[in-house]
Amino acid sequence: MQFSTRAEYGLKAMVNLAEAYPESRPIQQLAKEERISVKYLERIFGILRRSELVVSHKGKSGGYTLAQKPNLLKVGEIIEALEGTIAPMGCSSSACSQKDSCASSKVWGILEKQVRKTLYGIKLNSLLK
Amino acid sequence: MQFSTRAEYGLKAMVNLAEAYPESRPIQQLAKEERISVKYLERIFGILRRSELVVSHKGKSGGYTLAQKPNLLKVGEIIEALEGTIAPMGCSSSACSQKDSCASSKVWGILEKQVRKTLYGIKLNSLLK
DNA sequence: CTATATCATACCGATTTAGTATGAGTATAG
DNA sequence: CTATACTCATACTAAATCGGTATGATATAG
Repeated sequence: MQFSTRAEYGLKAMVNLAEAYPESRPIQQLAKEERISVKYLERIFGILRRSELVVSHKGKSGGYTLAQKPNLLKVGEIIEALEGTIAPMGCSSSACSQKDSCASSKVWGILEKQVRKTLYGIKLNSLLK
Repeated sequence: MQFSTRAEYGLKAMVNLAEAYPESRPIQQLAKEERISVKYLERIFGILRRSELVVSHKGKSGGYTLAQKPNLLKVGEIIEALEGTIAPMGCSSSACSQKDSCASSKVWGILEKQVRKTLYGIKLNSLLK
């Protein structure tokens, strides 16, 4: 079970933005400070923006700002937006025809619930230095 | 965050073996009952055997048996063997140079601990029908 | 107007997934 | 003893995903 670096980079950058809150920061700066490819981080922030976790400001002296206060933003929201889902197996959340008869789907169900509980229990401000 | 079907198939087959315990069952039968490709399941059982979760019996009327009683076998062992690791990010368990300064690694650490606790808390016999 | 930003899209090489193909080795039923 | 039923190793494949790059359009502060 592995999250991709998308989640790692995105979370790092979000923590960085939380430190700047309510100021905004451009991708350039975030990428430099967190040692991430600028272009890749641009795409990651496309996802975060469309998920309304972040607000963009175009043009000179533009950049990104957290859409909410750091103490309201849950890490689970960020991870879920970046990874697409938190479910450890496709069958655990979506409609699986054998759901009832399948013993292992019980495991994925329990696990997803736990992971979700854990990640939604962590607020962004608790990660500040 | 997704486990592969390797984990799903392996777990299903292990539950099936738990039902047969202490009898053994050939791959053919397991694959048919769980609707999994025979050849693919063969390879999955190679992993399980090398991890000593399962014992093989060669030749005619051979097959696989659980290496331990179903109430001693933890789901976490099975998943970890099949997935290679339970860590949600490479940096959470292995040596990461920025481990202390990295805010997000804190999240992966907490999460891995939770997932491990959850999966090792489930015994195979609790999944029997 | 111009420099600095976001933002969309398409491309790339590498790796992983899920599965197949081939065939060797092994033990047992009959 | 032999045919058969099984394990088991290795190599291959198509498709998807990953991490990243390239190109260029669009918006805006100053």
